[in-house]
Amino acid sequence: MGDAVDAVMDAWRRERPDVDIWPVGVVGRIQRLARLLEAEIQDFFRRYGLDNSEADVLTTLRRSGEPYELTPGRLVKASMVTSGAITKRIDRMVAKNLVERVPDAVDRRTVRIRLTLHGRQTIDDLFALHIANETRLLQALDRDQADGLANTLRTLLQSLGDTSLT
Amino acid sequence: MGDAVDAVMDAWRRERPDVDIWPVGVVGRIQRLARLLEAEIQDFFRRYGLDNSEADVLTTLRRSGEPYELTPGRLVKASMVTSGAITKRIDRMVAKNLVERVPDAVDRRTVRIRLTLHGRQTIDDLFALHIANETRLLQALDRDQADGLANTLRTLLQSLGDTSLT
DNA sequence: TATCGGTATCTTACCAAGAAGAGGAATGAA
DNA sequence: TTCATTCCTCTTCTTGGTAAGATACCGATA
Repeated sequence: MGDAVDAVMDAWRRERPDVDIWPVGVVGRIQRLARLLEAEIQDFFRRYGLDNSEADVLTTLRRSGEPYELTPGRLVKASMVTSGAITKRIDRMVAKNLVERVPDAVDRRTVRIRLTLHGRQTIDDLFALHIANETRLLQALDRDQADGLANTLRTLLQSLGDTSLT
Repeated sequence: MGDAVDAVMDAWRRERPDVDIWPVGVVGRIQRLARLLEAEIQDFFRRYGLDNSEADVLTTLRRSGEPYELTPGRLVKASMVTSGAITKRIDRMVAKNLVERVPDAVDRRTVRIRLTLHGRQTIDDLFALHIANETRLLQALDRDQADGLANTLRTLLQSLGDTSLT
């Protein structure tokens, strides 16, 4: 009848009836869903020789528009990982010819990370399929439910300070 | 006005107007929220000398009820990490005197992971505070919104096969 | 204009944690 | 007894975090 989180909540109500554990129903489900969705999306990209971290960088660069290049600092802000992790991601992706490092003529502290033609083609070929896959993962929701869910989640994100990528 | 995911979606509508990217509004927000919430919860437990992985094991054992012991296999199912990760978690927690390994007289392949008195007291002392912290993280939602959110997320989880922990 | 301290940006080195998969002991069924 | 299965552990690999380092820029001051 219920999901895994219902089982967790039932156990807590038995063991700690003194605590109202309603937040678990939200926080626990968000965390479990994030893991399940990430695993599914990982499976999808792996079929095409990519992993989530690479897809993350490719999509961020692609949606930034021409000329498909951003500094590592911008990638850090978009990715929710640290600068050291981004440096290593870029190293791996350069080795796979997905991106290239281009010196910045104006500010020599920075580098521009640019999609290669191969990287551009890879993400452009995959993007519609990726969205179709996410659509499949959400097929249990009708459009109204999905909209309501997105709105409630936006409220939560904003309250936690997740206002912008810049 | 919007959150970070709105910015992502705007960019995609500009760059790939041929693709209806509505699922991003749900999947992207679940993933960002999971990271933000995990970081907040990590901060909370770190103040008391624990990390998320330890708190995960402590809460799983505690809510299982007397005598507060489970096999590593059960912990694997509850935790969404691999068996090797659980072995290492237990090693660390034994070193911190939070749990102990108790041989199983019936089936000598298995071990019972049991809360020590210190582990039991640690999680019992922290649990109400932990729930209060989660309540704070969700304070942007009123109770109806939270209930609706939990229900929609349950629908999603069940559709993805997350039916039980056993 | 030259210089100096502070700041910004990326990279590097080291460490912690989990994934993947092999290994080994114990169980149970034929 | 034998052999497949179950269960935990161990080893190796990958990834990310942390913190320090290197280089470049900038602004104030003389």
